[in-house]
This record gives sequence, structure tokens and C-alpha cells, in this order.
Amino acid sequence: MSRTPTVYDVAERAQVSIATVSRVLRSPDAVREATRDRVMEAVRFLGYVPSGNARALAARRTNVIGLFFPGHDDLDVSVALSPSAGIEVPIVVDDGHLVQETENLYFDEVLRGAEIESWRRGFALMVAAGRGASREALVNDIAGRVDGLAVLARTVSDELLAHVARRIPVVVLAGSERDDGFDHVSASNGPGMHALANHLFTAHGVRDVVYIAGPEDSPDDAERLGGFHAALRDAGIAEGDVPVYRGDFTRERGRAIGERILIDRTPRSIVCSNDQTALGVLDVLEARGIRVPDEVFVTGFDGIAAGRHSRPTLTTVHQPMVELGRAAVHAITARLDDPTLGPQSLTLPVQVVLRASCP
Amino acid sequence: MSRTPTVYDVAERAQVSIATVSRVLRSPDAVREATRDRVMEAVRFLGYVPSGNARALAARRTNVIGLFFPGHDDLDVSVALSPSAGIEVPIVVDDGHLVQETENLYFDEVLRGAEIESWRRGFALMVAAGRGASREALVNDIAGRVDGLAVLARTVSDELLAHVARRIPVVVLAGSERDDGFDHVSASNGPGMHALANHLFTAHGVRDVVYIAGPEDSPDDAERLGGFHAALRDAGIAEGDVPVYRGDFTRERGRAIGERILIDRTPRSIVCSNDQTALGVLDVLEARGIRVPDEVFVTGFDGIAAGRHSRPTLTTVHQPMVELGRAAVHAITARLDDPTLGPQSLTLPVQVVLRASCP
DNA sequence: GTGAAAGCGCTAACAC
DNA sequence: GTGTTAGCGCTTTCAC
Repeated sequence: MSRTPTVYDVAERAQVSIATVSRVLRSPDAVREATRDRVMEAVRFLGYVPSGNARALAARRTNVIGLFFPGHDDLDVSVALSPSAGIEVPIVVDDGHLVQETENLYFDEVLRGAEIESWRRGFALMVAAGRGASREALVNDIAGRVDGLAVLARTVSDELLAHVARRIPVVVLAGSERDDGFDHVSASNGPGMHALANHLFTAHGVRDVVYIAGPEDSPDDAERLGGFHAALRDAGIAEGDVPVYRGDFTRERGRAIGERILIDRTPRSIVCSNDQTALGVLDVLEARGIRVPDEVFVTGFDGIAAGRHSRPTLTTVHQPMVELGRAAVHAITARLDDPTLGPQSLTLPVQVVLRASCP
Repeated sequence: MSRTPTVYDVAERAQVSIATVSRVLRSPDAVREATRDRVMEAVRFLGYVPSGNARALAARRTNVIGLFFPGHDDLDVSVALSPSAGIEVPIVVDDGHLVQETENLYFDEVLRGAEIESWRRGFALMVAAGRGASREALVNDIAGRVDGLAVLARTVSDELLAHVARRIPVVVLAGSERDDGFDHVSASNGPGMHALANHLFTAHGVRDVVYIAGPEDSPDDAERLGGFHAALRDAGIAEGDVPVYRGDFTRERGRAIGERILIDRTPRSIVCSNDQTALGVLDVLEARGIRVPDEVFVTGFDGIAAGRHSRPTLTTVHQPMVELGRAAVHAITARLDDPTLGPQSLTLPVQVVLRASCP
């Protein structure tokens, strides 16, 4: 097996110069048909595939957009690959705990949006989902390979982001738009929660409410809490009357906090900062035979698929996750087209979706 | 704003040669600490990010693995990005038809597996999900940028695949392992369906069965049908007694075929070639008030999340999709490490998962 | 319409 | 430990 063919090999076989080979590939109609045919046949014969790296280097443009997300830490990455199975197929009964909740929906959908938009604009997409200490190195590495980078808020230090942004456009996803000079794309967290809580207070006349927040460092969470407080004010409910628990956006923690809340009493309503948490609360409520929504209203935030299937189905605020991914890519390409643009901030609309848990 | 800094700029500022800059970045401890510090400070000062392309070109290795999937044609890609919403948050009631079933679970999970495994092995992942005519061009393009490529079976012509495979390792995902010289990674489709049908025939003594297949050109589907036929033989049921309908793996088509089947009569059991189809059948059955599993058993294949949440929950054969992605990357890196390897074929084990639709 | 030649920014011998 | 020097495989003026 010989080494992989280059333009030179193709040029030699087609009896043309390497410049012509390049032309045939990039602007075919700038070349006479007969020449073109000779070149193409050489390409096929040799199995020539142009080196994207050499191309990008020479053209100073990779045509790739990068997407960085924190890793899927929830998965047990250390598990070895299962070997071939042979013929034995185990039969198992699904008791509901069989498959771990891999509700990384957020990642999946944003990625899909980014992929779609990249494709439309003629870019390839490079994804990196780093974990642990290597994160910063990964970001730096990927930054050297792409024309623009979308990063989930709070996953990378501002310093590194600033460093990278000197080379390529960087857009921050889903953080509140801060005045940090980066482009931002996020959803209307505050107004969304405001509208949802408002519905709870007005349509149902509820005044007895408990709030379960997300992790301390989540800007999204902070905005949601802000929207909730605004709704409290509108309803004339004193902030001091509303307990706020600190969760971490996981279902498990939602369950734990749900248990804790129910030790004292059963509040008329529980507002959660995201869907996972709300689903955890629903788990606890169901286990105790407490009826939703008759005895307790429960609400979430995000609009993940699991909320459409839960019992009861979950009232929530739907974030346009696919659109977020698309918007991020759009922002990057916009800046690529016009580098003089000032910092952009795009806030995407959300929807309150009423389902059984708080109709 | 000046042009982006290169090794030369860093070298100049740190008063060293470019080789030393490179060393500091690649093998830090081959450089004296004082020198290293000078270089790093220059890096920071200049905002230097190494060009991945130049690096890959010089090192003849990109450290990127590519993943090609057919596009998400189901999504309406033409929709323009929604502009900022202001404060108005619409409130909508979810009647169950609100959110389109974006059950592209297969893609998402395989991708996640590929991402995890790539990361573990120090590779970045580049995804391309092409549609339409540009597909082949996309594959060719991405092939020039990566060290290895995983492609979903049947999405790219064998010719192109062969062409690309002359340059880099190519692994075909989820197709039956054909003797085409490529590496293959797939699940035990045949044995899985065999075991499932077996369960239906023996545990429930069913002999009245209808089969809904997938698209004609799906190798996975063909294997499943093969497994089903084997089970028929085991049970002593004549193939001629079992109607086979040709579906296309979508829920909608599952509904349509379900309707058609029920025109004549209600069979005791309906075996579907994938979950989506089975869910469509369940839709029809529910609409008609036909009880599952009391009157009809229904089974699927794949093990997508929606099947865990359906009413009733869906008995199925679970494919290890994340593992498929991981295995694909593993196969590629294995070949990268040892190019002399013969064609590899890995078949991953599946599980029959019994749920309410056919306990 | 086609060719010659100069880089693109880096790595990797090989010297010193 | 550090510097020199070839390339890596392509794009892109600029001639002809």
C-alpha cells in the first residue's frame, strides 16, 4: 500500500499542473472540459481525496464550526466495550429502572440545531464534550481547528474564552447576556418563569408555593428565580413567605428535596427551576399517593420530552433548544461575514406549555 | 486588529526559535523552565492559539474522527430563525400534538457514544449529517479532514466509500456485515428478533401473527425479518400464514398500516420491525379501544425512550446505541494503531425487554 | 485556459 | 536544551 495521493500525483497522471487540479476541484468551469475529464479520471483512479487541512491552511479558513459542551459525566465511561454476543439474547423485564435516564436532551437538541444550521451554511460541525481537567486544553485545541466556536455558558473560564476570542468568533450559549464582549444566545428565562408563575397565581388563585432552584452558579437559574420573584410581587405575595430550596437540576436531587419538603406539610404548589427536578418531585408525590394537580400543582422548565410522557404530564416552559443551536451558528457566521459587528445578544422566545400537572 | 499570531510571533517575543515554541506546547518538560515561562507569557500576551490545520498537516494526523449520518429530514429546516421575543410569553395548552415527535434517538445516542469514545482516546469528533444531493460531496469533504470515518450503512454509495477508504479507515455502522472489505459494527438484529418472536410464540402460545417490516433497502430490517422467520419455523408456523406488511420505520406509516390491518380483523399479535412503527400501531389500537395486550400483543425493536413512556409501555428489543457509537470509534482507532488488520466485524449484543404490550 | 512559484503555520529530524 | 531547515498538501496571485 503506497502513501495517500496528493495533488501532485493527480497532476502528473493527468498531465497538468497542480494549479489546474485545484481549479477542477474548486471552480470546475474555469477549466476546459477535456482537461477536467482527464483530471477527474486521475482523481478516481488514484483514489484522491483532498486534504482538508492543507486546504484550510492555504485558504486560511476551515469551514468548520465548533461546539463545546460539558461532558456527559452521568454516563459510566469506564465501562469496557461489550464483546460480541453470539446467539444468546437475554430476556429482561423492564421494571422501570432498567434504563438509566439519559436525559441529556438539552445537549442533543442544541447539537441538532447547530448541525442543521451549519449544514445550511456550508460548514461542518465539530463537537467536543470535555470533562474534568482537560477541558480547557480541549477548548483551546478545538479553537485552533475551527472558524468559530459556540460554548455553553459557565463551562469555560472567561479568561480562556477571551483568549480564544482573539482568534475566532465565540458565542456563549444560554447564559444571561452579560456585558463581556462575547456574543450571546439565550432563551427568555425570566419572562418565561414570570408568565408561568403568573398563571399559577391567577388562574388557580394559588398563594401557597414552594420554589426549587437550580445550582448556584447557573445564570439561567438566576434569571428564572428573578422571573418568579417578579410574579410574586405581581400577586402581592411576600418573598419571605416562599421557601426556596437549592437543587442541582437533577431528578435525583428533585426527589430528595421533594421528600424534605413533605416532612412538614404538603404545599399547594411546587415550582421547579427545571423539568428534571419537577419529575423528581412527581416521583415522590406519586410514591406517597399525593394527587397532582388536585392536591399539589407542580411545574418545571425546559420542555424536555420526558415531561410529555410523565404521569401526570408536566406543565412547563418550553425552551427552543434546537433554535438555540441554530442561532448560535447563525451568530458565528454573521460575525464571520462581518467582523466589525459589535457584540450581539439574541434572546429567543419561550412558551408556557400547560399540561396536567398544572392545567 | 492585527492578524492572528503564529509561532513566529511567539518565538520572536520570547526570544527563542519556533522549534522551542512548538516544544513548549507539545513536550513541556523537554524545555528549561525559564524558557518555558517566557514562551508561555508570550503565548498569553499575544493570544496565541495554535493552528490545528497547520499542525495536522505537518504531523500527518488530524486527531479527529468523523461521523456521517443521513440528515434530519424530518425537521423543517427552512423555517427562519425566530427573532427576539420581547416580554410576551405565549401560553399554550398541550393537547398531545404540540411538539413533533423528534425521535431521532438513534442518531443522538450513537453520536453520544462516539463522542465519549473519541474523547477517551484523545480524538475530536466531527459530525456531518448531510441530506440530498450534496451528501456525497460532504462525505468526501469530511473524509479529507479526519483520521477515520464512521458512516451509517446505506447512506453512501459503496463506490464513494471505497474511494474514501483508500485514504482513511472507514467503519460502517448498523448494516449487516457484508463481505465488502469495510469494518462493520452492528447489533444482533436477527437473533434479537428471533428471541422476541420466540417469547411471543412460547410464553403466550400465540400463532396468529402479523409482521410489519421496514423499508426494503434496510439491511437491519432484512435481518430482523430473517430472525422472525426462524422463530416461525421453530414454532411450526407456516410462513404463508403470516401476512407481512412493508412499512418505512415511521410512526405515521405504522398508524396507516395498523388501520389497514384492522379492516379485516384483529390479529392476536402484531410484530413490528422497529419501535416507531409499533407506536403507530398502538396509536390506532388505542383510538379504536382495542386492548393491549389483552386482545392484541404488540412488539417493537430498538428500545427508544418513547417506548418506555407509551401506553401501554412497549415490549421491544433493545439495541445498545451508545455502544454502537463507541464501538465504531474503537474500530477506527484500532485500525489506526495497526493498519495491517484485516476487516473487522463486531456484532453487539441486544436484549429483549418485556414491557406491558407483550409481557 | 493553464503553469510557476510563493506561501499558509506548524512538526520533526538533525545539528550544535 | 535549543536552533536550522525541510517539508506537510493545498490555494492563489501573476505570468503567459
